[in-house]
Amino acid sequence: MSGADQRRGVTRADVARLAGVSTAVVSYTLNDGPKPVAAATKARVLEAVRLLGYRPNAAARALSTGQSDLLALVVPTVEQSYFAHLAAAVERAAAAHGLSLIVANAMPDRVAPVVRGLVGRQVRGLIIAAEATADATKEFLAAGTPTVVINQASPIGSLLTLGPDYRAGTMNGVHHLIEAHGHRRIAYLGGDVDGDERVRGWTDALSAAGLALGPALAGGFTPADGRTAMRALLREHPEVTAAFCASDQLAIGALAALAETGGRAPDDLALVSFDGSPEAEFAVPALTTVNVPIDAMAHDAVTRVLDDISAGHVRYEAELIVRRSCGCQ
Amino acid sequence: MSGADQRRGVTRADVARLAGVSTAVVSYTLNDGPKPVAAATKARVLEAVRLLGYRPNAAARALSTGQSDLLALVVPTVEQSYFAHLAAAVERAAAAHGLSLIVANAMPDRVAPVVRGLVGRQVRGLIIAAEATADATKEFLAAGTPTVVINQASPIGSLLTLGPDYRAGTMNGVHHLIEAHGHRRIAYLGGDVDGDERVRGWTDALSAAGLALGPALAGGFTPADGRTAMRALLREHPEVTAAFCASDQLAIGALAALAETGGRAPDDLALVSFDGSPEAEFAVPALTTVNVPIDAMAHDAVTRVLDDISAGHVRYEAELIVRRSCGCQ
DNA sequence: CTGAAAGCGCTAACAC
DNA sequence: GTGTTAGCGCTTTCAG
Repeated sequence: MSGADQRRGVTRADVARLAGVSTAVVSYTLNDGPKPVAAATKARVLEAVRLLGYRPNAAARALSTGQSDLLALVVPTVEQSYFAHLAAAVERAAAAHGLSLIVANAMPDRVAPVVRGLVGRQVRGLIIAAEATADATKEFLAAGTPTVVINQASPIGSLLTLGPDYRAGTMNGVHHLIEAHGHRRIAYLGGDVDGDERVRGWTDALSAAGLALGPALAGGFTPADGRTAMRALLREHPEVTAAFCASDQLAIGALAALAETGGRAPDDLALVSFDGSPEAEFAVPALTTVNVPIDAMAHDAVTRVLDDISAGHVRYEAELIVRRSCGCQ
Repeated sequence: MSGADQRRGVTRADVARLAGVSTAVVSYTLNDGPKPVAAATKARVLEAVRLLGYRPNAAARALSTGQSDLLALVVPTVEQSYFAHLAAAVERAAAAHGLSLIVANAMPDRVAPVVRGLVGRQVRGLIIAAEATADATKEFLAAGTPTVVINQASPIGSLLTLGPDYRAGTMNGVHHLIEAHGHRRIAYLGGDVDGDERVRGWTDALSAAGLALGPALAGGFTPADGRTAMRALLREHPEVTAAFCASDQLAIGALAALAETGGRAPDDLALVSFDGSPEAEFAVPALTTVNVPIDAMAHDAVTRVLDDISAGHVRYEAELIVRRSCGCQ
């Protein structure tokens, strides 16, 4: 035996027998092609399918066609709110095309092996929201699996990339802090401090206004990171009156740290953050945040991957959603 | 042609040829069995694999063995923080077994079709954190796919179920509000008001203390729902001094609504919520919350599904994490 | 419009 | 220890 499934499978042969047709006809009717089937025959087949409770075997189909109906998304951790929302958005976009989504978590050093496993699974396309390491890139290029790298500030080689305009978005936020609220000492909190386009946006906005760079405190993107950063900021840079946070979650942690000292935003420190997540609206005070159009990005990522567009970069505008943490209202 | 992949595939035959062995030996070495392979031969095969950049075809393997290395998780929406954390936890548990995770979103009316698609994909197991409708149950039972229904308060028929002790957990929380802080008018916010074991826990704790039931305001579990519920509570039930929230996210929305009126927790209204999510720690004030041991549940769900344990119920204790929103400290 | 049959790439008996 | 080979269930070409 060749390792057949214990769970007895109803196969298309059973259906064909019951319907009194050949297996080919069963395929034709189930797939609406590539050959036409007479209405009466079709009805008989469908009836047989129903009677038998037949369920097509996706693995067999994938083997035969060389394609699965699986899309894969690689993120650092779904745990982080931003990626959770991204996963939800991609899942919706995938479902709209009749595809299922595999969500894989991979920190930088695991991206290559994870991608390797995924392409072996014959996924229809790959959406990488984690770090596109050189090794990982090699994997999907070698396999020829259509791939899009997202959350990318700018093109990478000849890959298909897509992402918000981190720099301009951040500039909007910092600019608002300067022009609308008159801040002169504006810190940057979180994320990698070098290489991040948000940092560049912050730097540029400050320079354009002729202001000195406030302190930039590196860290991650989580609430815990935000708390740490804010504690340090409060301790070491009392002259700062406003801060730009690399993520909404970070800002939420920063708010918590501020509260520890009895401080409040925006009075004691004005805050603008990045992401435009739903959570931002429910922070106290509600966060003014640079919105990333996640749904549009997810939608485009999926359609592009399916169209197998192999290169280019799409940049999305990131607009400021003004709420209370910056001092407005 | 049979629909072969455009992307030229290196197959085990190529590897076998290069290594000068048979395809069976390639399988044996790659799978570590079922037959032994001489060390030298194994090395040659592995070398050939490397040279060719060979990647096993998962679909072929799945077809042959009748098993994939896919696990599926069905949730209402990954978007909701609780499910995002659950997905992350399940993904980790699955990865520990070398399996990938398909995350499918399905509202109640879509659960059955989604499950049907998943079992057709030969998933190794199914973890249902969405509503296990009768139709959906029929699907996985018919296919014989090992399934566990989680977030379940109590056993359902002869299915394998698992979940926190919603009732006892909630009782802990309400009890704390009564005993430690002397509240007498305690509301219940969010979720379905009937059928939810949390509501029963709230009712029971109040009754046990000889207190009248405070108002119970139904709704969902999101921050927006919490805001709505809290606004109504403030408007219609000024006598209430404390509230139990069905989820942490709900409590976060409730906190925002409280702040709108200039109120603060715990002074104006004490809050205890349910979930024990990481976010609870960063709310202002930090939320006292009933902890759901998500990692343990995810771990057990995965191992049980893989062991194909077909029935029974596992209940997890939900302990109170005491922070500031209840009035402590 | 329908049917027969040749694979898709891999597994695992069953020989040797 | 290694090789042969018959499937797994589906798609699709090629004949009718």
